[in-house]
Amino acid sequence: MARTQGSHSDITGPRIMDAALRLFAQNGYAAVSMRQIAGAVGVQAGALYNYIPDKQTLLLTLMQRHMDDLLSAVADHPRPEGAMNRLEAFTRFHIRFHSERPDEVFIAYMELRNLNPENFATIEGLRGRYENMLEEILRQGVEEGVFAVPDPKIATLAVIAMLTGVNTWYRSGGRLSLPEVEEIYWDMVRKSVAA
Amino acid sequence: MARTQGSHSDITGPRIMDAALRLFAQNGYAAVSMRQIAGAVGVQAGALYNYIPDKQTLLLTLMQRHMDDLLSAVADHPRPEGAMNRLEAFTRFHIRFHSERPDEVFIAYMELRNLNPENFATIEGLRGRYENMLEEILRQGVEEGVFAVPDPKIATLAVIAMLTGVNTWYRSGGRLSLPEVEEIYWDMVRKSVAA
DNA sequence: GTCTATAGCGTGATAGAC
DNA sequence: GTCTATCACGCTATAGAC
Repeated sequence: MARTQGSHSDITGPRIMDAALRLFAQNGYAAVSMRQIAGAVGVQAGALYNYIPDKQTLLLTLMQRHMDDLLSAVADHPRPEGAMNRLEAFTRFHIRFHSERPDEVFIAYMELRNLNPENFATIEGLRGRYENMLEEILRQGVEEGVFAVPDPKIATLAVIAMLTGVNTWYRSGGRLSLPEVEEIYWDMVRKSVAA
Repeated sequence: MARTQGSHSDITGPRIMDAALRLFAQNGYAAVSMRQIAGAVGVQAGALYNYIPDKQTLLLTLMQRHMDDLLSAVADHPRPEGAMNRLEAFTRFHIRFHSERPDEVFIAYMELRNLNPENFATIEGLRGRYENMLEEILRQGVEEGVFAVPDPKIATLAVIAMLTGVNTWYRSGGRLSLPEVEEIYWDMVRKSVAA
């Protein structure tokens, strides 16, 4: 341990991202110093700048990676027939995906204020694309006559807020298993938009 | 303008609280300096300490005041007969109360990390009392047979997450009026827990 | 009650040795 | 690629004049 010189370590880059992710989620972007991140990785603060241009870009990269992962995963997810089946697939996907990445989700919601305007617009654009997928499902269900929502845009935000709320209390190994959580929330989502 | 000496201003205390509230909500507790707060009030940073012992207590006071207001308001609210009517009253109350205080709500949710452990426990205790009111309504509805929720505790958190989500998009003067918003959300809440 | 000044420390980022 | 050292500045909080 306690290396003092030389490039004895590869994969420092990913370790920086991991440490920043964890520390930002725990203490908040503004409250975490570059020295803290460096300490968690086991290097001096100056060494971080071999991998990232600055702190702001580090935050943006973490958020962007999360949103890209989300959009890739939802695109890869099977897309069943019928709005009801699609809504169920979306609900279960959302809960599972988000419960597996509590730190990323926390940062993506809580640290938007700390993005500069350009970076904020980037992330909000990605989030909008995800929300539009649910909105499309709801509109399809209204057309099919299986859903009754007076305002699909608002219903989208309501459902996503409810589902993302799982992350505020769910802990792996707690009272409820993830399949049980999925079941409870799917029951509520289904009924909330039902015709 | 530009006073330089003397106690030419009363009500500096409340103005400090207002400025801190607005700045914390906009930029985050950790990102806001005492100098910024003082500047918004129109005094020097040192003068703040005539009114508050330190920055941490300032944050706690803002949160505590919000939670006390919330609990007082919900206690004063009419309590109709029957779980269905009580749930409707709670839903409309929650939306209205929270939409009127976007900054307080934002801080109360986002800045929990920046409370020290003792202060965190205080605020979480107050929040728990509020959540318990909704949980009681849901349990009553299950007994009455008007609601079907497999887990009242989780359903409570799901409903509150959905309702508090209004604050992320609702703006006074926007596309939807507050009564319209209430109507849309009450429709979804009612159905989500329906038997 | 507010001011100025400052103590004591931490910040993000950079330069140059190795 | 990491180190040490440092720049230039900002931070919270306090002391003492007025």
